[in-house]
Amino acid sequence: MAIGGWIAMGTDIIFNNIRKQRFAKNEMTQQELADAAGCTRQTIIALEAGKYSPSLGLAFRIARLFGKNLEEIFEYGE
Amino acid sequence: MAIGGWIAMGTDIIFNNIRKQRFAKNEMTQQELADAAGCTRQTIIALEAGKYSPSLGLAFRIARLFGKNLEEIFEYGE
DNA sequence: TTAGAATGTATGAAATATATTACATTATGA
DNA sequence: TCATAATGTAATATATTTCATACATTCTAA
Repeated sequence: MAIGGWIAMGTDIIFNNIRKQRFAKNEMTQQELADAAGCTRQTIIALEAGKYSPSLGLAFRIARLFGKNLEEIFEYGE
Repeated sequence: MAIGGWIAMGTDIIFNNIRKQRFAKNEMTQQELADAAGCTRQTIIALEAGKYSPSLGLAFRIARLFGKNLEEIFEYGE
C-alpha cells in the first residue's frame, strides 16, 4: 500500500524522496535519472510511485548520484 | 564475487559487517539475529558470506537492531 | 567422550525487483 | 494548435532475494 512516496513492504515502511530530489537536481528527467543510476525508467517510475523499494545497490547508487547519504533519500519508519 | 564480507553485485560493491556486529552484540547467534530481524538463518548466513546484498527493508531492520545507521553496517564501494 | 548447539552447504520453491516493450496521457515550446 | 518531450500504465519475462528443508561439520559443556 503506497501513499505519496511512503510504501509499506510487508512489515517495513519505507519512504523515499527521489522525485523531490530529481526536481531539486536540475529538474532531471526520469530517463536521465534512470541512465545515471543504471536502471530503467520503469524502475524509477515504480520507486517514485512507491510500488516497491529498491535493492540496496540501487538505493546507494541513487543516493550517491544526488550527493546524499542513503538515509537522506530513503527513510525507514519504525 | 565475494571476499570476506565484501560483495560485488553487478557493478556494485557492497560490504557489510553483520558478523562483526553480531559478536559485538551479546555474541548473538545467527538464529537469534534472524528471528530479531524477521528473516531466516539461511538469509543471515548468505549475507555474512556475501552471497548477495539484502533488500533495503532487511538492511534497515538489521541496522536498527544493532542500534546503528544503515551506512554503519553496509558500505558502498565507489 | 559424547550430546547438543552453532555453523556451513546445498537445492528448489516462492516472492520480489528489474528489464523490456508498447501504448496512452499530459505538459510544453514553437 | 501542433509536434514533441515527459510522464503514466500495463503485460510479460528475467534476475535476485528469501524461504524451506535437509543434512554435514565444528564447537562446547557436561
